[in-house]
Amino acid sequence: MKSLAALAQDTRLDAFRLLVQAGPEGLAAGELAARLDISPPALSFHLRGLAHAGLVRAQQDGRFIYYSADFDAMQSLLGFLTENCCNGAACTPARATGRRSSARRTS
Amino acid sequence: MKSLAALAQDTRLDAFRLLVQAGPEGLAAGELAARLDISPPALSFHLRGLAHAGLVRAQQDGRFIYYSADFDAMQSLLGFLTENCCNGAACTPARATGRRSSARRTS
DNA sequence: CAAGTAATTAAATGGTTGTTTAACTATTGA
DNA sequence: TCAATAGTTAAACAACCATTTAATTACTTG
Repeated sequence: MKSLAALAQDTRLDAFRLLVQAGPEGLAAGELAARLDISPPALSFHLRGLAHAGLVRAQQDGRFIYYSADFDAMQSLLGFLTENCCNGAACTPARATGRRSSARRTS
Repeated sequence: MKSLAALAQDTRLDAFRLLVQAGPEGLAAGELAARLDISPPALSFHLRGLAHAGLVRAQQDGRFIYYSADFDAMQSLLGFLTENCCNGAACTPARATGRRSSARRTS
């Protein structure tokens, strides 16, 4: 799951959250950099990561480049986590199997 | 969100998934290492990361140490992602604001 | 076309992460 | 108590990641 790794970094997570808030219109790179208070190259670096993970899309408008969140990708990440890390919808512990051998030490 | 970073690594994600499958009983470290096919020190390293993120708990039983997934922590991670990266429950794009200035170039 | 703006790419660098090998601690059982 | 087993901790090292500065591309407007 590439998208998981992409979001596991403060700057990228913050950037993505701003894009989510911005909706389908997205935000120009410069605007994002300003809001995140990071340099343009640093932002480019992180946006590249997000784009590579399929979490954001870029659309050029004149000399601006608008980035927007890909909600489908996010939803599929959420789906993956729910299924694989939560035993399905409700994040329930799997049924107990009743194993466990010897002298239990309740330290 | 420490747990996000903790899961953003293949070995740790795999380990966590095995623990989720194992349910509340958990798995002994050695068993985990065997299933993941990694060395004990490598596993220790990653379990330490997961534990530090609150995603797993350890319980000693004789000379075995059983690790189990913390489902509450996972659920709260899921909650965070849903709220912050998806505009709430349904992962819907935010309402369009109808901005956008000049000559649209539909390249 | 020249100057200016928006953004990316390139190169260098410091910091973090993951893996390995070796040494260590703790528990069990002969 | 000694040997064996389960696991962690420590130290060394390679690989990767994020930030910076400088250079470059692309678009717009005078």
